[in-house]
Amino acid sequence: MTDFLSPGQVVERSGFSLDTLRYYERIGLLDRVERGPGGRRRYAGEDLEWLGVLRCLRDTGMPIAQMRRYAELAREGDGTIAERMALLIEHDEQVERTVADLRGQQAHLKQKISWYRTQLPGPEAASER
Amino acid sequence: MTDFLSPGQVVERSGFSLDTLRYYERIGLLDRVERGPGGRRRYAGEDLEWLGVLRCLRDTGMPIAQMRRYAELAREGDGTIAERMALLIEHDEQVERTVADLRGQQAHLKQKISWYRTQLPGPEAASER
DNA sequence: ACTTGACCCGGAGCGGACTCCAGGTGCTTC
DNA sequence: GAAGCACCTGGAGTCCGCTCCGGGTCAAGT
Repeated sequence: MTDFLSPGQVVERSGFSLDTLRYYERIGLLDRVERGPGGRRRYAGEDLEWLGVLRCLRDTGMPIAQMRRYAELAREGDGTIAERMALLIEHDEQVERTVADLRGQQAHLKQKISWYRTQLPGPEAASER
Repeated sequence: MTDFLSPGQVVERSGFSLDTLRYYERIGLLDRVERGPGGRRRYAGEDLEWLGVLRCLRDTGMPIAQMRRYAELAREGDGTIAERMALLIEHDEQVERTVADLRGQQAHLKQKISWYRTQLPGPEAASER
């Protein structure tokens, strides 16, 4: 029956803080959330789903400005599907690059670590820092 | 003969901006760089190597505070090798987690993209946004 | 009747990592 | 000797993404 979620429940399920939820709403990342009597927000299931999308985008490093763009397109309806898809594809490529970079630098890191490892057991001296 | 690099050269080779180089020096990420006559900085080969390490750490998302800790340990000499190694290992694990998370969210992203793809060609209607 | 607790609002504040600025110095190059 | 250029300094400013604050409201519990 109670198809709505209280702010507290949304905090729990979305993992966003109350402040962040209000912030996202203010800046238009989230549609204006419905209010119950007393002015309290009541989030619909859709809202929660949308928050899942935001979490995905955010956690993959999409800047807020771009998320807003995406939200705006989504609000505009079915006519923007191609554009939204393009946006996500580009972002996916960005994520790909990020991961590749990370892996590259991580290789250096591991090298450094194994160099340290050679310095530890034996009592020999060394030069590098 | 000129074993030293000018600030401009270091910018070029390290990829850090002049301002960032000075900033890193100020906050102790970089040892006080030697000066030539006229007070200009002259970077040694070691400095450049160290900048390479910083780039690696930075690009893998290590916060500056931790880099400073690492720099401090490095300055303290060979006695801190184990600790430095531990720090890097922990960071490496952090990177691993980051990549895993990224991959996880990227999977959702790709799912979303392929959902959009189904919406494009056919003229059928749909419900999700 | 009163206290709690969950929420509301607008606006200020924060932490991180730079980046920019104004004014100054000193070597070349016309 | 004037102009350019690369560099110097300390300190202020910027951008991002929240996070906190003070004061207020409402409903439920004791």
